Amino acid sequence: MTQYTKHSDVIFRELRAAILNGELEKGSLHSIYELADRYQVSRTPVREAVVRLADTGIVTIERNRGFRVRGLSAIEIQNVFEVRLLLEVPGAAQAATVDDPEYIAALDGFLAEMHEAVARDDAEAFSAADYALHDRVLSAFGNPRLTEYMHTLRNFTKEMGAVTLGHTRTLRDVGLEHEPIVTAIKSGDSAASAKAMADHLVETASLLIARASGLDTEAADSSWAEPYLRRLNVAVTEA
Amino acid sequence: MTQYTKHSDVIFRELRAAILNGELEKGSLHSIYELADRYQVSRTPVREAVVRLADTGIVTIERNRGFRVRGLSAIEIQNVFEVRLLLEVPGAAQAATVDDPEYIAALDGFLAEMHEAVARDDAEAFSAADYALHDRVLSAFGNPRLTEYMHTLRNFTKEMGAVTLGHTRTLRDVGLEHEPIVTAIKSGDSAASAKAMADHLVETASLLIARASGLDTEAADSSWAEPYLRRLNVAVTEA
DNA sequence: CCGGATGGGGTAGCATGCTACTTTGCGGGT
DNA sequence: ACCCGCAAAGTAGCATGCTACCCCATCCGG
Repeated sequence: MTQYTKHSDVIFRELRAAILNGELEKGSLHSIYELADRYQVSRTPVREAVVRLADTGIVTIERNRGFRVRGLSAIEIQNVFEVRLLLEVPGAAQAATVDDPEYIAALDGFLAEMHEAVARDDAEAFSAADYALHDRVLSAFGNPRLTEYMHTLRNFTKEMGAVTLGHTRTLRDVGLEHEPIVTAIKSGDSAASAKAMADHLVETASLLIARASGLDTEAADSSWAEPYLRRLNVAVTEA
Repeated sequence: MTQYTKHSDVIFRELRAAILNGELEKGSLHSIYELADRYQVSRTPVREAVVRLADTGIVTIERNRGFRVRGLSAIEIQNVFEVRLLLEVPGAAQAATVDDPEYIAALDGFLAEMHEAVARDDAEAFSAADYALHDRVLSAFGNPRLTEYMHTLRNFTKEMGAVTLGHTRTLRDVGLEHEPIVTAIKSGDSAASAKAMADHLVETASLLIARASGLDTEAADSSWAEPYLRRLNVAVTEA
């Protein structure tokens, strides 16, 4: 009857969202009891969710004390994007070697969805299309573990990104950044594809990092990415 | 008093080991009750461990049925090593740019430990040194999230690797494969370092894959790695 | 006035009861 | 003989009791 979702999963997601958007202040200490009350469920599913969050590093459990929200510091956001660079830049290069018309069509489709979302000013739909596009690009490797891990990494910044959008970049700006990636993939130019993906990730990351540091977005710095870009044989763009 | 380890964590590790070394047959279905009885604890910590294992993809939970051991098929082992290539090959290249004497000394130290372990025929110590060496190499990026994720990936094959050692390669063989990596890092040659790491990973993976496929190790095939090596700008070695 | 013991409040972690659901096998109707 | 429904067994998942433990404040001895 009740096609119900597991409480544990719901709480896992809600908790993650609450932490990422700042509702649960970072550095703060909470108890399982407190959240069980907040979400009106028993302690068991809450505990399960917290343990899983601890596995991903977003909270730390302090025995007999509670769990502490670690949040995402600037350096941790940077770390996430560094890993994404290592995975998604080669992924984009690989995507350029695919010449299945359906694959290309799908990429164009997601791009179209992003434009539609921009027209409707629908951040939710935009995010979904953005997500799908990145997922499809990385899927060129045909490695489910890889794409699934990327999902985990993206979830860290998802809520945060949604908040940031309105402040720093318009949907249109972000949408435009995806164009060169798809263009390069379509033309089969692996190097250009890698470069475009790298630029997009570095741009996004730098703004999130600046924001997490409490800096003006004008102060966005991208020098952190240089070692990674070098190892990926991607030209370093001058600021 | 009792500096006790959490039951949940112990079971998490024991369960993972039992699955990876084949004690829990892959594809088999088990219940929380069964394992709670087996490990002489209550269902709660067992369930917690199983949920965490499900998060890493090693088992799948089937509601009101139990959980199914997914084990590691040949293709999944391959997928794990594909991700490791994407992360550790650039890692090795980066390591070659480090010119801190202590860093170099540590690498040499781990190599020495491996040799000692070979002399004592101590597989446990060998594995630990191997682990530490890879960890140290990747730490050149200074990205804790990256190194921690690598730990997760390594744990998938750790038990399996230990079993394989005696069958396919001697400790000495594996130890020797690490020499060129450290040599290249010491000489500051990023390209050679990347190549050596790639060779080592491909060799290890190919043997594990052949074994998981039930093939003779002579039939080990490494063609699966080609797209990845290409994207990493590493020369493809002819078989 | 200061330091160390001590007790109370609060917590994670484990054990266990309980419910809803899924599967399977058996029996009765056709 | 075959199918359909139904009941019984078994399970995940949630709720809740219980214990050992940690932190902190307060109190007592110096």
